[in-house]
Amino acid sequence: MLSQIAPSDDLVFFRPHQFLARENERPEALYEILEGWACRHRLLSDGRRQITALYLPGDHCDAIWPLSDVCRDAVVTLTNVRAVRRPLGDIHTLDRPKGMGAQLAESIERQSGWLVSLGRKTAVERLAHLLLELFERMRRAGLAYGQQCALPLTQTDIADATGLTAVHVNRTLQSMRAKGVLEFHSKWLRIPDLGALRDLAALGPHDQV
Amino acid sequence: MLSQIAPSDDLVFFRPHQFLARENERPEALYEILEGWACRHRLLSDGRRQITALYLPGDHCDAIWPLSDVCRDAVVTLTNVRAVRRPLGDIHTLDRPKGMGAQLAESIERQSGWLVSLGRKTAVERLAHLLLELFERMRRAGLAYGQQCALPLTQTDIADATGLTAVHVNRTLQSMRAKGVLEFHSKWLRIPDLGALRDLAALGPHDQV
DNA sequence: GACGTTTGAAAACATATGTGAATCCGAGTT
DNA sequence: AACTCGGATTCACATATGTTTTCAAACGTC
Repeated sequence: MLSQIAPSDDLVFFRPHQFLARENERPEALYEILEGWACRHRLLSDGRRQITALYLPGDHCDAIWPLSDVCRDAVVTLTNVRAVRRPLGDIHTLDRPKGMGAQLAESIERQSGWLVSLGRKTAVERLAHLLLELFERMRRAGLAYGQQCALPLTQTDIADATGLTAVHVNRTLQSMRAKGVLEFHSKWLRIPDLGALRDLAALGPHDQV
Repeated sequence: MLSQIAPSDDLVFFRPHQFLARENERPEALYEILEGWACRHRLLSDGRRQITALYLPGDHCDAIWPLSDVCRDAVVTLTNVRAVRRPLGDIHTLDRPKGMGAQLAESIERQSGWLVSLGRKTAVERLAHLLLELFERMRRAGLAYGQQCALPLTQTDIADATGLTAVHVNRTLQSMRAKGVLEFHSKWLRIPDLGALRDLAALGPHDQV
């Protein structure tokens, strides 16, 4: 799973809310997350915030960089993070880490899915979609246990990812809990019935999460 | 501007609402639009529709394909379209059309901008953002005349791109017209004051449109 | 173990945007 | 000129979601 380590690579640690990249600066390194979560986001001048991607263990922050000269979005850790740091010069000139092309494609497709979610889905559908996606990604990373996984996001983070307010995320999660389609407390998610949640997410039969 | 034409390339024509690619099928060709507009979109089972990208003259539909085996989104023409068709086999094995890497990067960044728009912006901000973006792209393609350009979208198309309803798009455009920040009728857009519209769009100083 | 800070929960209220239906208008077509 | 037909417009009304505030529980830190 982990890409090969080159001599110039470094094992690095971050605390929550540290920047891996700042808006409108040239990215100088690519990080492969080993442990912890991070996100890509943009801020509007009045403080409104939209998370544009979430990074879980195994993900590259940001796979898109090798294509671009300047970061449009900032990348920030959400938890403690342990990662491999690869200077970007190498990325441009040398081989890319294995599997990064696939990860780039996945990340782009996921972004389309988020566009549909933010543009056309209700609060319940957005939350079902996001939580399902995160659970599936954790499962593929080998970090799910049965129907449960860690989910170290605050309700504010979830709101900023789904385009809702924290208050409404709280309301909606409550009602979903009441209906028994999910359990979520102290950063731990349990999905009793994957199929039921999938229906709530308004996903097509072919939609990858 | 136009990429080089190879022997296997074809000049092709489409009428409005024809498919360049269908959901969940393998794309077999890449199209470079010479004239006309197209879009990428997804449909939910109940008919809700979200446009995930717009293609103007000079754009490749879809620059993302070479990365991916299956189309997640359908690509549909919005007007009459004249395009160059390039079989995708060539794309994978041969050189990519010049400038496509840059176009891919641009397209990905634009998608982040749309996420912010759909997730966090008001109707006025979304419309200002979209119209500004389209005007700028038309200008860069050499298709703007002074402060005007063609904009062959219906209000329903605009609604499906901005995540609003057609009725609300209409309402909001009216109010913007009344304020004098734009003129838009019979598929023709005029922006008297770029700066004013940019302010309305809630774009940061560095945001590319 | 006490403190301050962050997060989750709740309630009352405000509003931007959606819904459904009718009408109007302009461009083609016969 | 009379007919269509898709799109634009308008209206009255509904509601999902946002706003503001308050409080309590959980958490990290010294």
